[in-house]
Amino acid sequence: MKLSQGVEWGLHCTSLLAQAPADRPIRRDVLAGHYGLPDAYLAKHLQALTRAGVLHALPGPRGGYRLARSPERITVLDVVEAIEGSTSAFVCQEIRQRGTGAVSPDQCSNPCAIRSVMDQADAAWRDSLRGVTVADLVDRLPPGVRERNADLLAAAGG
Amino acid sequence: MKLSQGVEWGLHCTSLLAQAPADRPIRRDVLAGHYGLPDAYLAKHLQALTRAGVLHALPGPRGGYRLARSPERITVLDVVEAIEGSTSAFVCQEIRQRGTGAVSPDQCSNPCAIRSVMDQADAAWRDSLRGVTVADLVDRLPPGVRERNADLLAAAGG
DNA sequence: GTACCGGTACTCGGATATAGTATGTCCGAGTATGCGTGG
DNA sequence: CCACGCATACTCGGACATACTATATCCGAGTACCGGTAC
Repeated sequence: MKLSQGVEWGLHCTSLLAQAPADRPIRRDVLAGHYGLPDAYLAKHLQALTRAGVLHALPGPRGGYRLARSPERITVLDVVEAIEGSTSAFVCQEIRQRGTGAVSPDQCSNPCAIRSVMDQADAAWRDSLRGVTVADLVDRLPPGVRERNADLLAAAGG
Repeated sequence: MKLSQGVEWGLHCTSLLAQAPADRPIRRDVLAGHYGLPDAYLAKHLQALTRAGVLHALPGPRGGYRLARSPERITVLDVVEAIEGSTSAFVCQEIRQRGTGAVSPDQCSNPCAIRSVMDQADAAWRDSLRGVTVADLVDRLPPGVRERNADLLAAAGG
């Protein structure tokens, strides 16, 4: 049930990348150092974000990561699903069709009520995350932080 | 991120208990047999439900499990939280206060935007589950199933 | 002076160990029953 | 005949192995840059 910590890492790194000039890739070790994270492991999650089309990775000198599109068009859900996967948290194993109380398959054309309820809750969760963008996250930063981050990124990229 | 399969087991067993006479405890092996589950492991989850006050366990001969209160007063969320725990799926590790980009603690009196968003989504998920009761689940069973279950439970208890 | 070419240093990407949690199983603690016994 | 006490069988509860996934790390593939060289 617990979400991977990579979700938090991914959201922070994505919103940090949104605070850098769009044409300036940020190296992975800069991102890791900014938040005190192990960059070798951070690589795995950034890689997932890249595969999902949220980030764009640029190899070689002057390489690094940048957002694949504008922060207004990246939702929190995009980041979460890139790292955690888009499959529902609840997986129905159809135990109603097993054991002595097994229900005949032709009575199971509709998904069972339990599955429906869990799927509906899952949809509510995803809808909530879909309603917030990375740009919103940046807007909600305490005053002064955005400017300081821009300076730090510029210094690191120097 | 994936929910334990025990959630499905717990919900099915709880709704099945709601279909039995309230004064008739159902043995664990009957529940396990009804759904084809390993009763030794099912014990663990039923135990969690008992500790959470959803079920009531009765030891000794003629013992078993029964609902601790009427099905109308048991929400799906009660069952889920009993098994999965009531802690939020997202745990904020406050990485914004670590690394070279560390934000000063006095600027962190408010929870960070990321945490707020995740907590809000979690609340939406829980609200959705809180809105459905075990009685609702029983009502949504296919026609005939409820009667058949009652018969099976009566035969097993006999 | 300019264009081409090769070496080099730097970046990310995937394959590889380790730890923590979910899964699965077992035996012991506790209780109502049923029988035997005494009044 | 009735009440009491005890042995018994049956139930759940918590301690003990195992499997899988999340965590953490390393080295190799690929790319842009920079200098040297030929024209």
